[in-house]
Amino acid sequence: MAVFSELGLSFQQAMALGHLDEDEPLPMSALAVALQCDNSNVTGIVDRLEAAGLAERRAFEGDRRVKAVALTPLGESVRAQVRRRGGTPPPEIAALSEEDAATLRDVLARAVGAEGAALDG
Amino acid sequence: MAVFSELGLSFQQAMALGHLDEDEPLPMSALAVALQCDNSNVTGIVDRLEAAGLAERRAFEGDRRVKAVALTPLGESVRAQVRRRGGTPPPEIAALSEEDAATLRDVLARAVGAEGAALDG
DNA sequence: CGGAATATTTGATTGTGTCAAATATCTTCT
DNA sequence: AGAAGATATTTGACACAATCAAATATTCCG
Repeated sequence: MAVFSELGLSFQQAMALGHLDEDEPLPMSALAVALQCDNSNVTGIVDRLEAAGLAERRAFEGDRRVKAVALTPLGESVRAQVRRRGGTPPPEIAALSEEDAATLRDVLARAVGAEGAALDG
Repeated sequence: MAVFSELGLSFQQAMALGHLDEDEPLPMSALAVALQCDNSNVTGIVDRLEAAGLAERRAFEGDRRVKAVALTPLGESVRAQVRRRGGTPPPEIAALSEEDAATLRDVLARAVGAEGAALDG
């Protein structure tokens, strides 16, 4: 999480970034579902991403009520950094033997499935 | 975490409660260390616990600069509830087989040691 | 005594959470 | 078509917690 703030991002902003893309605008409400938070919350998060020049609101074809969010080129590059640097697990976990790590992945995969792939998508 | 809010507590308030006691007042700064947050932050957290009648500031013998926090009887009883109900793991974890659960405990114990005992203290 | 260190509080600012209400647009029904 | 209801987003008010700098009170050292 300290990794994110080095990039000037809050945790939620980094999570949002992880769900966004330059070419596939995502509706605000879809982002709210992804982030598991209130719609009115996404408004603020996207406001800040937009103010930072990382994302932009676009019109959504077919329904003028919805606004879709897409990354700017700058946003894409920051997202790449987040993925690169944010992929480092905390030291306690990183210190596990490869065998323990495999076991942990295994058990957690059984518990929560493939949902941990949010930032890898 | 929803468990806490049923009891009218925020996450940090519940954590603080877990480190406090009726008979052993804990200095504010010690609580800050335990919660891994800034001293000035503890002020607010304890303010709210105090406003809720769960804790109280006491003088600290031997150093009039420090204020120590102790639970009220009400605070003790709420802490007991937190421990009882907060002990329930999220459903994904609870659904693991006893074997998987044991493996998970094992690997995590190797990773983070006995630090998870904060609420059990 | 005087000055440095320490414990706590205060104040300003930020980000996020909740909830209710406002607005704009879509859909459906008659 | 027109009215009624559903849906998407925003706004506003409020609460909580995080950071940081500055203020205050007390202790400790020389």
